[in-house]
Amino acid sequence: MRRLGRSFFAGDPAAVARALLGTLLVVRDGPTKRVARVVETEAYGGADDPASHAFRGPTPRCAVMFGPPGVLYVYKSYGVHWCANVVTGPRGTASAVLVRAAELLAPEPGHLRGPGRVTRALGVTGADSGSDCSARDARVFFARDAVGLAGADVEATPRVGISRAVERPWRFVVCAHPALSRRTPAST
DNA sequence: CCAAAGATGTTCT
DNA sequence: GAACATCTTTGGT
Repeated sequence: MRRLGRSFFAGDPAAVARALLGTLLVVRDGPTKRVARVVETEAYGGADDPASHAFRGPTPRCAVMFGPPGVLYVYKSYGVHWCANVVTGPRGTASAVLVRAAELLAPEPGHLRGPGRVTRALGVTGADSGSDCSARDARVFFARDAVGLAGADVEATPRVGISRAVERPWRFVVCAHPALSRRTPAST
């Protein structure tokens, strides 16, 4: 199992979102470790993406998105749910990848269907926003193992839960995975 | 099983 | 004051 370094996150958000599928999201919590395999992600841009928090420039909330890649951006959605992103692209440009769904491996198996459930099960909160996933002592980090996608297919679909730039295929899923937050409509 | 709507409070205009 | 990168419950089929 090898941890992902900063260079992994330096590309454009769609490429990173695609590459994150099958990786492990790990949270160290003292002696215990929580691990989940990422099965659904979404890419968000900056000034070019009307659906992004960063579309209208930096604000106190989304300023992290303009910083260096590999840093967590955690925000509260609808006043209730924490949503975990990792910043992508070079410093100065805004972009990030949202982890929408994952398969929980430890401390016990489960399906984390939706971004709010991912953060709740792993214990990620706003306190983690701004922390560097690629740092040696990171509490939250990504890692690669031998299983990865296990040969599964990947599909790009429109993003979920947004009202602008709806048509961009910037949501990436592991096909037919039971932990997906939504079923993909059959296209015949 | 699927669709609709309420809860909830932070963020930005 | 309106919008919101969501989740749960309720009610209908």
